[in-house]
Amino acid sequence: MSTPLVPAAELPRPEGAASFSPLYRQIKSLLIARLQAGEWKAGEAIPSELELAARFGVSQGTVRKAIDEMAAENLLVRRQGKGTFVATHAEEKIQYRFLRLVPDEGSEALGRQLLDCRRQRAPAWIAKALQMRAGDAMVEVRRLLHSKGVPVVLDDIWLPGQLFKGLTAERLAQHRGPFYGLFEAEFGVHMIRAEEKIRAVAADADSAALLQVPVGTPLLSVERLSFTYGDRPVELRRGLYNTSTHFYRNELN
Amino acid sequence: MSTPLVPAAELPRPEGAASFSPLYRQIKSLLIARLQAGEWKAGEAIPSELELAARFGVSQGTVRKAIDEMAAENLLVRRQGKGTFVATHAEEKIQYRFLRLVPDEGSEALGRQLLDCRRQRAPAWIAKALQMRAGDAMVEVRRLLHSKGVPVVLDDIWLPGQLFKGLTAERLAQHRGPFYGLFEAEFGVHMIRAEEKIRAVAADADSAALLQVPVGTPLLSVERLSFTYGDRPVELRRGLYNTSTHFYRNELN
DNA sequence: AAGTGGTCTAGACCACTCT
DNA sequence: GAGTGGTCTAGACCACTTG
Repeated sequence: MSTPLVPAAELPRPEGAASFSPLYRQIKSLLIARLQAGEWKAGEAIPSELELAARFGVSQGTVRKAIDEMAAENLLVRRQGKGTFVATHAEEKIQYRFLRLVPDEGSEALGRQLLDCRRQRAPAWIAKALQMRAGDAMVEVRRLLHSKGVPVVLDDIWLPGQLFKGLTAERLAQHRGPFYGLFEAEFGVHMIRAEEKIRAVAADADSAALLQVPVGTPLLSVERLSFTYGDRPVELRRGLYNTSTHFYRNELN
Repeated sequence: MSTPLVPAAELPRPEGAASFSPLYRQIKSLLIARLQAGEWKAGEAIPSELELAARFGVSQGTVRKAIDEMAAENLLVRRQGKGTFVATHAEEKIQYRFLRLVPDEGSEALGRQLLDCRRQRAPAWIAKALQMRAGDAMVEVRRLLHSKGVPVVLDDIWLPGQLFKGLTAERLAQHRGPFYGLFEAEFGVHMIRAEEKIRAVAADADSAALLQVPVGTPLLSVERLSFTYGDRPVELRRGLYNTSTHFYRNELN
């Protein structure tokens, strides 16, 4: 181990320096680094608390606290009696973890229709959001989500070409379940957090046609930037939601 | 104490009954009940962990875990060296805790303009949301929020008349800071959680005039139901946001 | 210096899952 | 029964705030 673990109390504290991390946070960082390195894949179990405690030379309680935080951040999932597992978007049976769209009535699953998938050069504004250089390779995906046959969401998705090398329309079309499950399994990219900017906009000719609404219809514009470990942005997405039969649900705390 | 605390292990477990709470959750419930009873007011300190532990006859660690959860839910705020305090909307200097509206540029404070405040009888749909009976007393408030002199948000707010007895236009107009601060201080009503339903809608004549936009302009409709302790709904609010210079920011985890 | 929350330990025992 | 996470305890010491 290149960076030996030390209790916060024994850490050097230069005058005016930023405060140092307690032990459990150091362990959390080590665990995140291992997740990032792909040591354990999505859905797999990580070692038990006792084993990790022994490995790191700390008490079980300290490991517990590290894992507690990671579970609270949805990086890990604890299952009593079974173990602790790497969180995944693939098995969320209820719904897509990041999709806040709810039907006014009922709860039917959404149908998907892939419209387009091609590799492009990133324009400046996308490159900036994804922390790439303008002109870098980028994958662009366009798709529709249907509810009872009626189009409800038009998504444009932009991904760094670098990370998603073998991504093709066929691959996307074959796949069942959320894209994020595919991204984890095929490309080792875990979406762990996202920021959304939401606005009301008027449907333009293009989106109106695809969503089968009159031009000018108010639509919810949801611009999502998704992050993987280490706060690295790895997906930009703009969804246009027809909110005549669905709404965006949010919880405030 | 009418309900003696017992470790989960010693609790009776009738066949097929719901699982019982661990000790720290029982303590959490007791603390919430005391908050609800107004034993400590918003912004005040609650007793120290050691004192609570002694009072409840448990270890400090158990009290800590109860408080940890409550802090995570924004019911309490811990301050090292000082104590643990009842969370409040009054002193949030940065911004209104439940308002997710962010300007595209800059970060100016929002100006407020009270349009109306009157007591009414609750129509059925509001009564239902607030778990009252149709026709029960209700306070209706209408106001605008401005950014740099331009109206950005039109809010309609409905409150149970029962809980907000002395609420008048004058009282609201005098008050500085978020309404929720006033509600805490004057009426002992703490908003601790809220659910929002968000849609894109077209401005009607009324709202278009007040927001100074053309009729038909896409607006963000934000319907918020706020809850106090014990998941009791105590406020319904519908905001219409002009998102031409601002957006609704959300974080997904 | 005293009092508060924050970290860390060690150990006991419980609840759940799988074999 | 063995192994996992979950609860609870008791005690030591640290970090921060206030008098």
